[in-house]
Amino acid sequence: MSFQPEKITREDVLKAINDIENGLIGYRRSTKFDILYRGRTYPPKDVMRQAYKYATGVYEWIPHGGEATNKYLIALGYEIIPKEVNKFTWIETHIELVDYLLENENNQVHLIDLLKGIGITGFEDLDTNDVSIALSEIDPFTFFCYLYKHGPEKRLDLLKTLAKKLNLHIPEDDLGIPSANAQKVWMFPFKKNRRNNEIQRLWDFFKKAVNLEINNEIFSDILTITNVGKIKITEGLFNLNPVEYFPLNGPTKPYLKEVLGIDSEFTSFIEYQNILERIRDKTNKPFYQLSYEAWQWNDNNKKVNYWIFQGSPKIYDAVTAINNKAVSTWTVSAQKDKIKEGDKFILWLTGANAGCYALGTITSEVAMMKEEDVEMDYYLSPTPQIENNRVRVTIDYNLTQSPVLWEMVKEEDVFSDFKGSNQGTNFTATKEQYDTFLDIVNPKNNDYEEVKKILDEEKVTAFLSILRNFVNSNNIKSNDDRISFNVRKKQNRLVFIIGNKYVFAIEKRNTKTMFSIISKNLTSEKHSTYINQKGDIEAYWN
DNA sequence: AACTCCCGTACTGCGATGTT
DNA sequence: AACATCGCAGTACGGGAGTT
Repeated sequence: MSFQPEKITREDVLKAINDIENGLIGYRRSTKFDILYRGRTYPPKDVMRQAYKYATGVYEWIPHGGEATNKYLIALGYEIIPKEVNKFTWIETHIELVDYLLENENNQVHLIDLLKGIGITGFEDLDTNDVSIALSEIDPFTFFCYLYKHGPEKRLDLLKTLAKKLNLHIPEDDLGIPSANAQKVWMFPFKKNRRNNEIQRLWDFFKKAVNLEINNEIFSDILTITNVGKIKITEGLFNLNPVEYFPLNGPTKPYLKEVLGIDSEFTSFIEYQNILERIRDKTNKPFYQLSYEAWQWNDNNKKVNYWIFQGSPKIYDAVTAINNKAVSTWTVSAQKDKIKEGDKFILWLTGANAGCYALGTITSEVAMMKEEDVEMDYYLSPTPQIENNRVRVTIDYNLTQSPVLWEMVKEEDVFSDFKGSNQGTNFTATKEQYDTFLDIVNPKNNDYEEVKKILDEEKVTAFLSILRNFVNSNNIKSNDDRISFNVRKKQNRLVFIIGNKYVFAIEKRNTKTMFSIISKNLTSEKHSTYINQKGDIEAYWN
């Protein structure tokens, strides 16, 4: 019989996946690609071999791996992903560490010594007399918490050191692993309050969790232990199996709600499992990746940040570089851990003509990299092309033809704390500051600029400076609801209004730009009057 | 509560630029 | 030419936030 892969249906593949899931057929880990289905990954060739059996009765799969096999799966609507290289490498470490922990359940002092041995502290217990004693027992969840009570770099270092010591897979990242609150590392109370086999119950729970045998009863039992919260226990479950369990914690809950539309409130293990199933219904992404994305989304990506990237025209000819589209990276020397992909920046050049010369978007995370060769051409003096912390950027608006100079904006309130022209390369900026530049470049409402162009330039400048003076000397805030600034496009008129009276106005009639002002005293022959209730003249419109 | 890290502010010194 | 001022892909340091 000839090879008939077209007979395989989507259903056959699904049955094959279920067979792997239920341990009915053996399989080997794939090398380059996986089928991604409901957050779990499966080896394409092994799945297809079994699917082919369902379709034709013959247990075989002839095509090579990679594209040759993947095309059939893609045609059937399955998602194929390349193996992530260097990402989530800690999972392998965790899997092996879980085995190691299980072997050492009765060797808890040794586990504590291991942690102490790699430089972790905080092992003081309190006995019944409130005397400080060395901790002499530990559960596996707390073991993980000790590793992850540290900051982002130290905790990975610790995991690596531990992996080396125990001969486990050496991790290269810790993406998506929840952090433990350093003030609440223990999953059990002090010895003086340990009365009910707390540590042993945690070990039993751990073993059941490894075998996916948790039920409502043992779940609610474990929650009765002091210092075990349901959030924390979901993090612990995730640590021991990041494919089957998902942490419902600070970062993930708002992410689930706002990105996937899943409400993550739960009180029992069944409800927890239901949430996990809902996540799988919504996305194929594995739990560990979701945990990482949730953390990213929360920590950074939730809101775009705005930055000033500064350069000196004495050192670097950024103007020509921008015009030649040669700017593709920028140095990051401050705010390294806050600047991130998707943020916006104001490109600020210092010197006599200090100002905003471009607006752009950051397109990579901060990383050690060299400048592109083309970028090097714009240094005014020879500069070595060394590696430093940089981000990739794109220029969205090139303002080099008409830069927004400091002179033009320094009076504005939003720029009172503007950090451009300070010494340094990267500063924080506000959305308002960025938007001000954006509005000048790309005005949403052009009426103001258009009317301004029609009016006599000198008079407009005078008008605006009088107005600014007035606003400043009377300390008028832009949100003061007694005032408004109107643009009357049809009349070519700009007006500043207080209450319901024109106070300053400038407009063009026929060919003349006219300037009007309200005053107590008569200042012009051409005028009209304002009369109060008694009929007296209160003010003049000159 | 002590420690670490990093940002933001205040400041120095000096070459570049401007003024007389 | 001599003097004055400006401004720095500067540095030093205090203090807030985070960590332990």
